[in-house]
Amino acid sequence: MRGRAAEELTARARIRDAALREFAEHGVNGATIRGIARAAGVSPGLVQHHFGSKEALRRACDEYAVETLKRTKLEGLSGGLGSPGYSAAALDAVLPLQRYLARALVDGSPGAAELFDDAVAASKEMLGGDVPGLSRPKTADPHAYAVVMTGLSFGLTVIHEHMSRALGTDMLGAEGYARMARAMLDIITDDILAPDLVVQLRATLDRMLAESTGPRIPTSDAAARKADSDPPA
Amino acid sequence: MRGRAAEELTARARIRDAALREFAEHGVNGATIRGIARAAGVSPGLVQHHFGSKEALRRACDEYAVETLKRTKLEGLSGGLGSPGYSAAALDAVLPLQRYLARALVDGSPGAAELFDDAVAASKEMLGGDVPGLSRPKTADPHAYAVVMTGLSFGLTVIHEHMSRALGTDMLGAEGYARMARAMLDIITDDILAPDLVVQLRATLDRMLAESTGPRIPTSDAAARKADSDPPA
DNA sequence: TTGCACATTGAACGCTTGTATTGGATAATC
DNA sequence: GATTATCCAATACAAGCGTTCAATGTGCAA
Repeated sequence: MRGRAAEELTARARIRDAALREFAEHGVNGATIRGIARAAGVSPGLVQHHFGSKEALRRACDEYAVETLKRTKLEGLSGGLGSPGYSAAALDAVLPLQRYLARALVDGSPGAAELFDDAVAASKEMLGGDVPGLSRPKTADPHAYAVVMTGLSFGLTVIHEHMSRALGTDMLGAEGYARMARAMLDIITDDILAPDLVVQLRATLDRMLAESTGPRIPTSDAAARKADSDPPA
Repeated sequence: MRGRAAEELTARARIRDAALREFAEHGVNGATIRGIARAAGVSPGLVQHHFGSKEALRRACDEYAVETLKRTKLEGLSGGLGSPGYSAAALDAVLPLQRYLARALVDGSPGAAELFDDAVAASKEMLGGDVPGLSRPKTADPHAYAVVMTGLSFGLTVIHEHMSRALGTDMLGAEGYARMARAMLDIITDDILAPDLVVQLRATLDRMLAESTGPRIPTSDAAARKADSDPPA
């Protein structure tokens, strides 16, 4: 049962892998059981036999992707975009799952949403805690800070197709990933915005927030207090 | 023909608007002509009559969205996330289109890809030119810099559903948008990464790039030269 | 060998889809 | 006022979908 060669997997696993690929490429609605069966080299009936229904197959893919990604993230460094913890081997294993996740995030899968929320919580904890090399961000809205931080990372993955096209390299590969991470590092590190423009923008946004929300999400302290009162995990 | 009230549009426009909504919500494959017709309050046959086929309807939505978004972007400030040029009125008009675009980016529409590439070119031009308040970024790979910059913005829009859930506010609304933009501003402005960590990360990424690409995308100068040789528009 | 449980297949069914067609209502034109 | 064009609804139909099911192949215990 263990140590099988990559091409001698059980039919169930082959179907799951094919489904991950087909779901990632065509979306949940676009992928068909017949197409998945063809990609897995089995008959459509066998897919039904092993997973019962298309929705159950999707759930199985979801659970597998979530579990594997969580485990891989734990094994590597828990850092964000520029983490050196991605060994090439782990990257290969995770790659198809990330493609699937990218689609699932848009197609509305529960697993993808869970993964996103977990990442927000992890980001929040990391930003709030004392991580070496990371200073606590100065922000009036730590929650939004963590959400945006996570969203930036996930969002890039979701549009990896366009990123790859514009970059000329597959973003979900070692080279493209490194190139993107370095640019990301440049963006975070450099201060491209002039200080006076920053204060002007911030004033505009604060005014927008004051206008649209009334007392709900005030400009400075209350927002921070509210975010701090949220459960950190 | 002109000055019609919002609810007295021609049937063709009503169908198009409904299609934009349905495509945005269920994806291109998930949306059905019957569903679009129901949403527009017309018969399915009328959709066929006006647009010929589902694919043609999609193309019409694409063109309309691209043209309207381009025009709106031109009217407002050509800036990125924190631009104060988004008046509330323009925002309302653009909102459904952005939802559609978010889906179209993943479903693989030509218009969305065009919009993305245009944004990359615009970002590149802006970063390379002399925009007041914007300093030219210090990066070895200006092209990747512009691509990532654009991808960050587009990616956030694509996962707006998850952003809104995590934020507790609709991201594609005035309040959520402002809250997100402010957090984005905090992220770009603050230097959360310690300088020594930055150089370490950069060294790791440079090594990854040197390993994976060989002489194609070197660490420093050649990449910059290559990117500069690309057409700026 | 026999019996049995499981893996696997391929055909069939019901349903929804996109599309084509027919026909009627309404308004403009002569 | 008849005719024509345009707008619209309803129906019909072929294709593809997820799903079901009976039949066949396969490996293991008795």
